[in-house]
Amino acid sequence: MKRTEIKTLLQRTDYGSTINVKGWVRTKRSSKNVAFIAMNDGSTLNNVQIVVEMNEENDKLLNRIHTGASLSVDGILAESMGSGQKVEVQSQTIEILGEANPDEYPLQPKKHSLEFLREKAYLRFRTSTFSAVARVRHAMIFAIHQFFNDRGFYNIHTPIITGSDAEGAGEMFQVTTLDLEHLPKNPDGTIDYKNDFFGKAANLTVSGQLEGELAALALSNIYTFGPTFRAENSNTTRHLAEFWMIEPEMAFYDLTDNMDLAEDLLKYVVKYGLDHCKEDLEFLSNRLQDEEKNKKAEERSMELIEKLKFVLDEPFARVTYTEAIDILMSSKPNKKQQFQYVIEGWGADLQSEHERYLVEKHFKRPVILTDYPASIKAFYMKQNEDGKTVRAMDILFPQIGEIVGGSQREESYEKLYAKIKELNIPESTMWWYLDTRKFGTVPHSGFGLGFERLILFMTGMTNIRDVIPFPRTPLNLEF
RNA sequence: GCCUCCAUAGCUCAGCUGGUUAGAGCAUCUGACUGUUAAUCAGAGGGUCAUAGGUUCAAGUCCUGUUGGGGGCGCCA
Repeated sequence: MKRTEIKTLLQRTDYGSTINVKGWVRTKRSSKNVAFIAMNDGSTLNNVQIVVEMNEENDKLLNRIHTGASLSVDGILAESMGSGQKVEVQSQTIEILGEANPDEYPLQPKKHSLEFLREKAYLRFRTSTFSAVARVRHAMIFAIHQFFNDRGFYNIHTPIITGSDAEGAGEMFQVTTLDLEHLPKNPDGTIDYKNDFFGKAANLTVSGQLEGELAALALSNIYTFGPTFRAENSNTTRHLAEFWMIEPEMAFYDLTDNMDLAEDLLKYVVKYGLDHCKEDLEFLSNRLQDEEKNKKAEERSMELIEKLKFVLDEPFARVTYTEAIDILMSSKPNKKQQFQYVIEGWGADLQSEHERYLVEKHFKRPVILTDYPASIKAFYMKQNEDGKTVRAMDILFPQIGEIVGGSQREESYEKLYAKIKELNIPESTMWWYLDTRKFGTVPHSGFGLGFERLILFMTGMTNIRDVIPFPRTPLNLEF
């Protein structure tokens, strides 16, 4: 018999039909005459209830069925007598596909801590929380592609291995086939890469932006959506060594066009999630409220779905760095020296406590900060006429901080060249990037959206290691 | 990388200022229960209190190292 997915099964009303359903046991409850098995196959958050009439044969079978076992059940679709569900399956034949020894299987029909599940990451898909996150994550991936496709953007696969060692976005993971025990050396003691796979030093990409720009300067509107690698020793709830990033790059866009696109994108995907992942989001909302029930009322986060709708309804606040500094300088925590880093004046780099103040206390909505001092931003950003700021924009979200970082790019060859010289970036690795400003340069803009940070916001999870199936962080590469 | 906190049964945790055979709930096993909803009720098994030292008449409890983990900060997406 052909298997019916639980998601489909639960919507059917053709009671009396013979069906087959397969999945993994979440709980088993038995009494004298009847037993109930809650089974899940991941097609939906909800379980299907399998009703088993007790007799000698089923009694033996049920003794082998525990949480985690996989079953194939043939039975009759029935309207449920119980109150917890509309439909259930009256089992006729139960085949145990795989047992799960309860002495060894780590998951139980109860709440586990996220820390415990993180150490059992190979099994955590089997929990409601992680399967819900996985489904939401998928929906968001799909929504992102749909958003760009609908607007005529082309998806570009930028390289994962790069020969450029000056992308400037962070420490890189080196890629080599050289024997690390016996590295070939040049006469001056440096490593001789001539016999390495590419004949030169190679790294994993920290950003697809520079290559994305090359594509945008021909196709107009492109986006990348790929893995990104940063070898930073970052130990926080919002950093990963391997993460996924969306990087659109648009020819003929100025900074305002760029901000408009980023705000539209974020609102579109949040709306898509609300429309397509209602059950999972409701579950995640309850999970979050349950987790925070012991916190003081003022420390609890806004209810998840309310928070997501709030982002849709409100235009993001848009302020320049200079305005933000003024707000912070005259803020209570700055005057009373409650900030760990008190803002002394223009030019200060904003710490996360300042960003949180702006988003959570002052504006109480997402904030786009623009026109940062050139000294604290990347070399490729377009220089403003004031000579001291660049056309950068960061989007700050409550709780997670920076979710988008972008800018209008410097399209003037002379200005870009001078900047590269000023920062001692080797011209030999950047010549092709500079060339785009020599041949038909145009104003253009782009940004990077941290996908996992978006999923944090969307799911109400608080640690980025719980929104990617297999997190890579310093000293953590178990699964 | 810096700062902080934590480690007691398979899981979640209690164990007050060091003081007799280390507790609970869930899970497991046994039994009860005519349909349950992480079912309920009764009983059983299960711990060299992360690890190595030290202080003390006495250490789960105090001190030090090690390992594992949480949180905050920095770097940023």
